[in-house]
Amino acid sequence: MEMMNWERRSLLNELIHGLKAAKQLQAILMLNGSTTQHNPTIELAPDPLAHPGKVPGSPASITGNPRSEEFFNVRSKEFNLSSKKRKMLPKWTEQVRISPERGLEGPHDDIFSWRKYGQKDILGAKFPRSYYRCTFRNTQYCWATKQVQRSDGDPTIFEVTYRGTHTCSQGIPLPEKRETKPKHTVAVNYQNLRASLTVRTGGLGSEAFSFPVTSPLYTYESINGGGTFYHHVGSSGPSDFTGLISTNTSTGSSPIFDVNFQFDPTAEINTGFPTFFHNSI
DNA sequence: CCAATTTGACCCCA
DNA sequence: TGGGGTCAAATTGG
Repeated sequence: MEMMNWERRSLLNELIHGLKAAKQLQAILMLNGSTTQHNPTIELAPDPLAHPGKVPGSPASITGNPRSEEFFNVRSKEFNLSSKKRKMLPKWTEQVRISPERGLEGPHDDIFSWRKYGQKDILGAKFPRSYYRCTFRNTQYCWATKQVQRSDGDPTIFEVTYRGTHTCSQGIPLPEKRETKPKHTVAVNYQNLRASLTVRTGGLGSEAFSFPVTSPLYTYESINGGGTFYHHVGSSGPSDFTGLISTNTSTGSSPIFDVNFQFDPTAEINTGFPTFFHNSI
């Protein structure tokens, strides 16, 4: 019940992230090709599709961005993102309440697989903090990490802080090749609650849909079960993006959403949200 | 045998 | 300088 609200709110938050990322991506794509210099706050993560199980040092990805190479110095210790860059990675926290049914240490199941790489006692905290990284860091150069801290006040609550978004496929089937043949395909995996978003941007000529502006932040409305429209309204001015969200049933109960975005490419882009993209064939 | 976890060392930066 | 984040060798688990 309240769980529902929480999930919905988390989902909405995630959508906001996704929408921003998609918007940013759109802007990048529009600058595509004759790129002079994109916004320095934008950090593109390596495209795992461009290097499937490949070794670093391979030629620039199909994004054509030669700077991508700097992410592939895997042999040496340079394979870290510099701390500066790491700091720019998106970071967010969610509270996860332990589920009585699953029992003790099981509240941290994302749909993503993580590998624990450290545990630290934190001053003033009753419980140690544990550190996880994406299982596919070395195979797909996915830099997503999370840390889990059990709350002092309420031991049934775990504070999960995520850093970076997944650029790996995590076994989630990437967008299929042909259907509506979008100009560009965006794959964005978000690790909020149990949701993973597969984002597909349509071509520039895709049909637009619009909504009445009511909520100061965002509104949503369900549409005949086929999906839910989400509409984000900027604090100033008209809507800067809208999206159609539908649950993807192809993977059974797996919570995957198809999101079709429609956004105003002229809107400001400053999320610094790393993602990856590739041109569809 | 391989992959995940544990755990002390190491390292960076406020 | 030390607190917090990460590394990596040793260990555990499947």
